[in-house]
Formats: sequence, structure tokens, C-alpha cells
Amino acid sequence: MARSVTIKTIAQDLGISHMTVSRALSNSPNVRSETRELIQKRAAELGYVRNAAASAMRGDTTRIVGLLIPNLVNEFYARFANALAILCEDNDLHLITHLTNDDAGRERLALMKLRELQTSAVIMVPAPSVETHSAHLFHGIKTVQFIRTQKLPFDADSIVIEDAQSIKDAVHHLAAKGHQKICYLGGHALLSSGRERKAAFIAAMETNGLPVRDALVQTAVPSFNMGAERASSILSGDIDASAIICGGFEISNGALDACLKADARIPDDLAFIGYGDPGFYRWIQGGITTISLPIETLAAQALELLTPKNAHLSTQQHAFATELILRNST
Amino acid sequence: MARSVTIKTIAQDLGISHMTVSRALSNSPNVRSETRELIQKRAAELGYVRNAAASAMRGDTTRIVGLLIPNLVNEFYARFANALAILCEDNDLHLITHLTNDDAGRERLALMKLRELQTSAVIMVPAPSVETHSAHLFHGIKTVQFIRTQKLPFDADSIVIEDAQSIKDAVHHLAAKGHQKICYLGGHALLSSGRERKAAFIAAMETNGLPVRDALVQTAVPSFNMGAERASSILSGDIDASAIICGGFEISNGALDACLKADARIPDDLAFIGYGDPGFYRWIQGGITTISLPIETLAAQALELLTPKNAHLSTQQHAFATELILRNST
DNA sequence: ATGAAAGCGCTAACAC
DNA sequence: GTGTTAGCGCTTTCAT
Repeated sequence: MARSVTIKTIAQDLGISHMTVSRALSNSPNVRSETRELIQKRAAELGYVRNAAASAMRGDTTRIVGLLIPNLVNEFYARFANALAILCEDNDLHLITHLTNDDAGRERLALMKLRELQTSAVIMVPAPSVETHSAHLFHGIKTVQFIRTQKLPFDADSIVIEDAQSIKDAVHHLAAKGHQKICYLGGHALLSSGRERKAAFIAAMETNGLPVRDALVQTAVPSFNMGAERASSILSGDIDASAIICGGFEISNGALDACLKADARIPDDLAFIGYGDPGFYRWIQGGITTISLPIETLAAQALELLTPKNAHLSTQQHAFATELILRNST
Repeated sequence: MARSVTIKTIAQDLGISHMTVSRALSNSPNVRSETRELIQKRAAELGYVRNAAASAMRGDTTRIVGLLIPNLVNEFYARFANALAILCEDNDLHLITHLTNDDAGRERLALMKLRELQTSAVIMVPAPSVETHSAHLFHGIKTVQFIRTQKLPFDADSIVIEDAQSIKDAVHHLAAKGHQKICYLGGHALLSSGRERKAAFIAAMETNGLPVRDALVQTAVPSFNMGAERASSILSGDIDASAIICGGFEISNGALDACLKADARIPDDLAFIGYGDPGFYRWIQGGITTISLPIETLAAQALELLTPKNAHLSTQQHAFATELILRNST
């Protein structure tokens, strides 16, 4: 394989100093425009591209952005990654994606790998964990937490979802339709989001004068299976409820799966309010009522926070409101 | 910000030569095990990570893999990217994803950026284009074409889908159910996949003694809208058919969308065979009969082809068979 | 306007 | 078993 073409290759080829080539290629004014054009032309012909490793070694920013998310199968994450990737293309950034599967160990490994590459910035959905990562792990990396907030060894900006109002809206909406036994399926109280959503649910139930029996507040480690199981319990009558409100992406998909597999009539047998808005929610059962998140906005904000110009002294928490989308499952 | 810790930092800290540190950290046998352990311990304490840029400059492989795909919204691509990302995690590879949106210009830019980073290998879904990229673009990059095959300035391995048999199976299946007017919705003949799928459809129709009117073979630039439009034409009666076979991911989703929006009764009004198997196909309308692709296998093969040990002299085309999954839409 | 030297972090190739 | 040197590609600093 022919050696790759460098500024020295070009310099030799043209019989000049590699310094002149360097200057020409970075459009320095200190080169005769004639020489510059000659050099640029030759560089293009030879297929020259600058070596990012050499740049990085000199301490220039690598323009590498790391994305740590649980997976790409969940449509919310996929859409977020998609939006972010487009923004990165447009801003000449390299996006490196690591799937953590919500595992703190994998997360640690991913961060180490990113650090090797002199990654400039990271956007992460932190894995649930009791341990706090060592501060070393983030050395030199501008970090933004996305969706969730974990205790980090330093202050980091974060982007969070403000969905309490949508959950209250969901309860009001169902109550207005005459539902009394509304069941909430959400993440457990170890997650701050879990606590807040649950609190919003309970508050709204009380506002509507509806009793909140324990069975109506189902929380656990959020997962597809958890959603499916609890929905099945409702359909089988083990849990007495006429409506479901989901408080998590996977939970929502799981609960929906169970309803569809059981051939439940929605909303007659069971009214259903999902969480997140995968494309097919619009289609199935005439449309699933759901809590939708402003994905593009979130991605734009994430990138915004990474740009150095945006350095602020205090750590900021950026909240974005969700929206209850009414369709035909309620 | 404190300077980042290097082997020299550690060497100074320990009052030894940076070379000994280097050896210790790469487990060279030429270090007293006592010294080695001391060094490794201190390195861990200081949060040392090796600098990939320095490595790259010395000519070591970067272990960076580029993935060029149209988008992450299409569930097939998302699942492929997910599977590949997991494999990369497990093989200590860095995965850089670029979205091309099927645009040759974006593709070119992405390749250039990857070349800057000394990317070792690329897996790409080539954008449809009449022009052939310059050979420079791929210099030093092991390339694998995925799903589609474009003419490249050199020989590259490729991974393709062998779906002709599934399309024939689809026709047989519908014919056995008594359908005579089966409409095929696929990509146009400029795509090799388009030609092959169409040929398979026609061949199978003839095998079953079914007439192939022009209107029953609908091909165009494949897209969601194309699928939606043609499906609508069928539902409205503009195209006279009792069954649809889709020959593309986006087409399939578009056609399905149109059917669901129109509240078509499936399979009574219209039998439907999709392409690809997004998770929700299992749910809606009691399950959509579809042509499913072995995604995990494809990803594994893609990575396999990138490993250097796998160097073969001749370019290979690796074909993977799809499977017709029978559900309740037919 | 152009060139020479130095150094970023790392390791192969040599000393010793 | 350990230390010294040189060089990967690039740009900043200092000549000329």
C-alpha cells in the first residue's frame, strides 16, 4: 500500500519546504497566492487530507463528540441519535456512539475509550448506578447529561424532560372521560424521574378527587417486560383498572405489546396513554394517545451546550416540556 | 485545566525513564515485575489513559470503524447499527456513524472526515449515484459495502440480501390463498436490487399462471411516500389488485401507513406482505406478514470482513437469505 | 515570503 | 532490566 500523502510528500513533489505547504493549506496570508494555488491544486490531485492524529497531538481539539446511550433499538434513542448525527455532520464534528445497555461498567469502558481518542465532548444518558465514577474518567471532556441525572464527580450541564404537566394532563383527560381507576406504570423511586412522575400522577388523581389505591401505582425497574407484565395483570383483572398511563419508553412499548397480544379492545376494554411517540403509535389501534418529547429540540440543545462559546460559570439544568398527544386510545 | 497525564508524567513522578513506563504499561516482559506493578498502580491512580493520537501517528491501527448509513430512523438501519455497535464494543473498536441521507455528496464528506481520523475500516450503504468516487477517498480504508452495491474504484467485499426466493414465496403464498391480482411495489430498475426483486416477482407470477399486467408492477425511486401513494391507488381502485407485496423498507412502511389510515381491513380488503420486520409489525392488525432480514448475522459478517486476518485475494460477495414470515395480514 | 527547529506522546531500535 | 534517541505529521516560533 502506497504511503499516505502528507505535507512533506507534497513539499517534496513540488520541491519546496513542507512549511510553505502547511501555510498554503491553512490559507495563511504569508504565502504568495500563486504558490498557494499551486499547492492546493496539487494537494487535491494527490488526495491529501490532513492527519487528525498529528493535529490532536499538538493539542488542537479533535472535534470528536461521544454519545453514550442505552441502545438504538428504542425509537426515542434512535431518533435522538439521528438528530444529533445530522447536527454533527453539519457542524463538522465526529460522532462516536457507544451503547451502554444501561450498564455502569460498559459506560466506564466507553468513557475510557473516548478519552484515549482525546474526545472533546460527551453527551450521555447516564446508566443507573449507586457508585459515582472517578473524576479521571471525564478529564478534559465537556460533559452533558441527557434525560437522566446522575451524581457526577463534577458539575455538568444536563438536559431533562419536564413531563409532570403532561402526566397531570393525562390524568385530567382520562378523568374527564369518566375513568376512576387509572393505573400508573412507571420507574421506581430510585430514579428521580420515577419519583417526579409518580408524584405528578398522585397529585393529579387527588386533584380529580380520585382514590389512589396502592395497586394503581405500579413502579419498578423500568423495562419492556415490566410494562408487559403489569398490563397483563390489568387485563386479567388482577389489578383493577380501566386505564393505563405509562411513565417510560420501554414500559409503554411493553404494556402496549401485552394489550395487542391479548387482543384488548382499546379504549373500550382499557384506555391507554403511552410514553414517547414512536412512529407506529400513530397507526395502531387508530392511533395511541401518548406523551411526546421534542426530540429535535433536545438534540439541538445538547449540541449547543457542547460548543465552547457557551461556557457559563454555573451548571445549568435545561428542562424541556413534553406534550400530551390525544389520539384514539383514550 | 491540569495537563493530561502521560507516560512522561508518570516517569517523572516515579523518577524513572518514560520508556520503562511505556514497557510496563504494555506488559513487556523486559521490566522487573515489581517495577511494573508499581507503575501500573501509579498509572491507575493518576487516571492515565494512552493517547490514541500518538499511537496513530506511529502508524498503529486506530481501530476506528466508520458506518455510513442513510439514517437511523428506519428501523432496519437502527437495528443494524445497534448490532454493529455492540460488536464494536466487544471488539474494542470505535464506531463512528455518519448519516448520508442517501446523498453522494454527504457520503463523500463523511469519507473524507473518516480519512482524517485514519479510520481503519468502513461499512457503507452506498448512496445511489451515477458518479464513481475517486479512489483517493478510500485510501487505506478497508471497505465493505452493505445491502447495496455501487461501482467503486477498487474491489470491495459486499454483503447483500438474497430476497428473490422470499419474494417468490410471497407470490406462491398469496396465489395459494386464491389471489390473482397481486401488486408488487418496489424500487426502480436503476437499482440492481430493484431489478432482481422485480424479476423474481414476475417469474413467480408466471410460475403460478397469473397474468402480469403493467399496473401490477409498480416501481419508482423507493420511498415512504411512494409506498403510501401506490397503496392508496390500490385502495381507491385506481389500481386493481387484491394483494400487495412490498420490495423495500420505506415502501413497506409507507404502504402500511396508507392502509391503516384508510382503515382498510387486512387481509379482507387487501392482503399485505411487508418488507423488513420492524418490531411493531408483529403487533398491528394481528401481525403483518413480511420478509424478514437476518440483521444480527449481517452485522456479524460485516465486522468479520473488516478483521485483517480475513484478507482474501478475491473480492467476495456475501449473500444472506431473507425469510418470509407468515402472520395475519395475508 | 519562505525555511529550520522544536515539540506534542508514544514505541522500535539501539545502547549499556 | 533500564535508558537514550529518533521519528511518525503538523504548526508555532524564530530566523532569514
